[in-house]
Amino acid sequence: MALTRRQIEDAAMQILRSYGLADLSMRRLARDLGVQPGALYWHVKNKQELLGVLARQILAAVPEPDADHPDGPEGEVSGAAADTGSPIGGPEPVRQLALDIRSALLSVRDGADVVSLAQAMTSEALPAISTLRRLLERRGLGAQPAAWGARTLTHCILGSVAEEQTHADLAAAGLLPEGAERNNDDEAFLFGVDTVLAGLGLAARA
Amino acid sequence: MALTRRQIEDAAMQILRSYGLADLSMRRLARDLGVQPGALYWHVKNKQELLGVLARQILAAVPEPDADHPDGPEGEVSGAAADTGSPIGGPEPVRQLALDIRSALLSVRDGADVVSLAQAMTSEALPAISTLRRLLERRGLGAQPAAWGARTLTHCILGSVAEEQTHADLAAAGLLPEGAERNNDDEAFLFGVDTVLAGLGLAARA
DNA sequence: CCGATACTTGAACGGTGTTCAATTACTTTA
DNA sequence: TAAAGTAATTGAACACCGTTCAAGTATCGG
Repeated sequence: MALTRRQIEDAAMQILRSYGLADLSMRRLARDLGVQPGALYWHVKNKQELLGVLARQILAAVPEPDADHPDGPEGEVSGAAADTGSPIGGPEPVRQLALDIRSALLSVRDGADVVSLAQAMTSEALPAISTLRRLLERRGLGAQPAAWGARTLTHCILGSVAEEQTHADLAAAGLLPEGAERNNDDEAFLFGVDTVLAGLGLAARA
Repeated sequence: MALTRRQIEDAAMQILRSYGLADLSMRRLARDLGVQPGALYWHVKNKQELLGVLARQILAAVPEPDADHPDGPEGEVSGAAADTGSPIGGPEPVRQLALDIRSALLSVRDGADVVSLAQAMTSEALPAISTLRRLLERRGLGAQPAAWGARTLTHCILGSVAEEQTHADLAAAGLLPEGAERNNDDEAFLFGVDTVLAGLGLAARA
């Protein structure tokens, strides 16, 4: 029965989940599907495109932030600092989104690398990243600071999680010199995110 | 006349500078040196090690920050915010170091990717990165915030420059959909760095 | 001159992404 | 039902990749 694009994507995602990015080759993928490598190229343009789809799928697990401030045109201009906790909603929507993105990335082996790769090649922001930008605007930042802030946040998130996952891979492969420690990844991540948020004027410093 | 480890490193660096990371293969390197690929492995353990050396060489161009506060044990505890400009030295040493690191990375094609790769594999921080950490401590941060702050800053720097260079590569390869724009990379970078610095309590917000 | 050490070759091993003529499988039309 | 047409797959190849290693060639101390 005919091979489906869907099957290819699913099999690819499963290799990723179980064995990581290094094991996700077109040949391995074909073997798992019981098919010759060339067959994949009828359904998929090339490996890059496939990785792009996987990246989107990984980020699709990120929940949409619920519309907080109903959506008045501008809450307040940037400038001023303080405003320690948000007056009504959860702790701080941007912080929550960052945490959700991290969870989504962590739920797939090498998720951060896949998303980084995909983002590098597409030149346009992935959904969850532009959501980050929209949310920053809704919190009162101007268009330019929101865009740059979202990129800064993205770099911190991807960098942090990539580091975490790479070291996890190394540890799993038996390498790593003895005292691996590395238990406070969550704290380190939150520190980074909160630092950027504080810098943007959206407090929440612990 | 016998091949030298030095020659290998130099030739590798030149391929990197002129053609980028994608063209830096052991075979290409051997060809440029007029030698068989296997010969390289007498002087170099493997490609990863070589990339590590290149990363260190790239970052070696970063100037040491001049010892600012003479080095009293602790200037002031973290906590408090303000202190807009530094009282005596340049604009803000950490900011300057970040700029210097960026310059070093930008001076070599795909410099950011090379350093990221190297850092991912070594598990211990590269020189310039730990300098960042030391500098943060000297500016009054405690050990833990300094370490985490340095990592956050590193992620922002590497992410930002990698993005910049990747898009430059794409543009050079003729891809990229038309209106490339992308002139304000410097501003975007500074925005990110200044945001993190502000979040860390070391102001300098423009 | 000899032997040991330093270095290089040539060939192979086992991979990688991608292309493409030829072939099979399935559908739609006559 | 048979022929025509399209959709999908194969098998083989192309041009690479990093790495290893027995065998060969230099080079140098004694």
